[in-house]
Amino acid sequence: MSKTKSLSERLSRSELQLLQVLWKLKSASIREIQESLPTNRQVEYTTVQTLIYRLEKKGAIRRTKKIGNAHIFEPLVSPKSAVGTMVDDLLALFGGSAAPVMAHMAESGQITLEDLKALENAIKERARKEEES
Amino acid sequence: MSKTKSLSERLSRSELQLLQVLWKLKSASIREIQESLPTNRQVEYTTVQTLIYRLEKKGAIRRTKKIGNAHIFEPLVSPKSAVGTMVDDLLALFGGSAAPVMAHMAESGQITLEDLKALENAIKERARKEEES
DNA sequence: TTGCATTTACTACATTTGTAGTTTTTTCTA
DNA sequence: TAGAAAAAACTACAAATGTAGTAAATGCAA
Repeated sequence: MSKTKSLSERLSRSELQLLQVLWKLKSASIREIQESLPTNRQVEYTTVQTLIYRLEKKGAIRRTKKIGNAHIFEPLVSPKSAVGTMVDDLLALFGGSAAPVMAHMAESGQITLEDLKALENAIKERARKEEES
Repeated sequence: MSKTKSLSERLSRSELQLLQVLWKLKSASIREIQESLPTNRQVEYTTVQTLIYRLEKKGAIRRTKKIGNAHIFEPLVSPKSAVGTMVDDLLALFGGSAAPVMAHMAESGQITLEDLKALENAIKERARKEEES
């Protein structure tokens, strides 16, 4: 089902930030990634380079081709799978119960009623599938 | 409103794990904390000690009294506020949208319909309060 | 085709994190 | 009250992380 490999090694915050940029760009050179960094996260070219290399070594991205003398990189892990890992991680710290996490999101207004409706359907769907299997 | 200080410094994974134990115990010595560690997380006494000291320096816990020759520690940050920080952090990485996070929790079966009901009420309540203010 | 601009490849280094050893102090208890 | 047991205090150190500098290679434009 899932095409994107899940990583053995943990990604650091900075690495995740770069990865996020690459998810947006789909495919990009180090220079492009650097220039797409949010203004509050500007760092030197070689800093981006190091992080990108580390992401590559960790198997989170790979170089696909070369344009001019620049390598082009692409993500190997999807946002979906990354978010999954992180959420599981977060939940593990709190005994695996999602309630407090959701409560916070609700309180701080990051969840809309529409989100909830969608979720409700997802859960019911899952229940139904389990039923019939 | 909120009584627990929010920290300036970030807590590491290990630190959070210890903090979680302390949340459970409410108040404990280093030895007690060490002995309450999950079996898969057993480490030496002095390791726990170092982490506890770091938590203290970061303002996440404090020593409240002494029993025998052992200091007793208590949390200064609540699970609630810690979870909040971590969730905000996580969300920031994904453009602040909670949907993918919740989607994952729904898919992996960590959310129950009861959780959702509670959330729905919380959100409606919040909306109502905003209305009248 | 040569020199310049751009990249890559490699190296460096301070800080944080994970883990634990050693020394000193404090308390009990015989 | 002296010595043992426990804890505190201090020190250590490797690995990971955040950040960037330097040197070597590459490709383009004149």
